[in-house]
Amino acid sequence: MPKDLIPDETAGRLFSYLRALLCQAREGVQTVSSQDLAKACVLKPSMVRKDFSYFGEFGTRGVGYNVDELIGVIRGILHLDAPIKAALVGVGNIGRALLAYRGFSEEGFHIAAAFDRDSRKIGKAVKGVMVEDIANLQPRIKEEGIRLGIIAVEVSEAPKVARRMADAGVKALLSFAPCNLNMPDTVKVTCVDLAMELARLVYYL
Amino acid sequence: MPKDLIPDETAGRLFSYLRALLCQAREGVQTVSSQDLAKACVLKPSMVRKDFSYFGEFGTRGVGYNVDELIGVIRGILHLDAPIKAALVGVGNIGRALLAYRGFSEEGFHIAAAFDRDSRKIGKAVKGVMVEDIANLQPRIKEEGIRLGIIAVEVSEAPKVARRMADAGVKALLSFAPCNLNMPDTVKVTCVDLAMELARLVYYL
DNA sequence: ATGTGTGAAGAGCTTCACAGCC
DNA sequence: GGCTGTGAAGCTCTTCACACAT
Repeated sequence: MPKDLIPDETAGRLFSYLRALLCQAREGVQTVSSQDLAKACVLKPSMVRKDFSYFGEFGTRGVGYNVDELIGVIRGILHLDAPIKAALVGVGNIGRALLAYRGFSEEGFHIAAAFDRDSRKIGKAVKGVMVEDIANLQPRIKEEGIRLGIIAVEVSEAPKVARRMADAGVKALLSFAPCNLNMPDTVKVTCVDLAMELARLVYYL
Repeated sequence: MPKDLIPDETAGRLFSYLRALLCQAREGVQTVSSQDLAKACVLKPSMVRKDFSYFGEFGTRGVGYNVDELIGVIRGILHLDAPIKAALVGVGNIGRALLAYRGFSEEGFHIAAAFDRDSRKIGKAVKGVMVEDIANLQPRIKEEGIRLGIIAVEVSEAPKVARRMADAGVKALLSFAPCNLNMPDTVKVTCVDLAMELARLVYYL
């Protein structure tokens, strides 16, 4: 299925469908209709059906979709069927929370290396991951072949850290610093700005 | 400016513009062009200009936009000019990180109450906020008139907590539990699913 | 009866291109 | 020369409505 013929919005919604389906699976539900999924994702049923239709026919008329099967299909489309290593920079409050977060391993993500510049943190393990000196960032990332980076440092440090990670070969960055990282187009950046998420909610209040 | 005549996408991008502008302001930049903003937000300059045009004329031809002025205008549009109280439920790893997060206060958000069910946490202050017994959730939320809730509890507890907050009068929820909260349309929900954010990055890799 | 799959119609958003202003 | 503001064109996404399957 050629990625460029699929609407961006459709690809984006696939993540919502997956989350909703995982939630249903956890509760033991075996079959869902496009209506069920639509309700969970705040969409119209026809939207759900159209989205799936770009990839094939996964449902049974008169019945609906098999939850486990659909999870497998979507995971395949989104390339979530193989484990992925990530590097974390910044073992402060957010960094620690990320290291403890069980949701990552459930989707096949694994923080393979963690870095900080604080010598009091370096050399100690946090949630089973050894905190390394940020000076070793580039060799370690190359060594591990890591292409996914997570930035949980102060705003003032974030652009610098991003540049070093990009230089080491990281191709995608998830940043918790609410600022512009000024990366080239070859590096995909997502900024999780928690204050803006709250602001968004308030706007639609 | 009637909210329903403004494209949803435009409203959504306003938050990106604001973040980019705050970042520029921090660096001392006084003027930006639609091109500058477009680059920071990965958009076309004409998009930026069209978006602003829904609300008025804020720029100077041949010059660009005044950063501080534009920040003020956008804050006004997004109702970010008055402080807003929020209630946090779940003082685990994520909850702690949120209590320590400085970005909230910078945008006028204030966690006015924090709750947990663990008696070892209740009665102790975390980052200046007293952790209260979750049993007091409803009276305290009503007392404070809080309309914004943050859920940082386990997936298994999240729907229950959401329902209690909604019953107490909360109108918007930011949840870090990757699950469906099954709220009525009267409550706006945003789910920050960190694993899905990483997955999104991997897809566009 | 119930629910999927889909071409066609409809709605909405983005981009263009240029007038207007500094 | 440089940049904003905007109607109109162009495009993409969403919804409809119904054939089809169980």
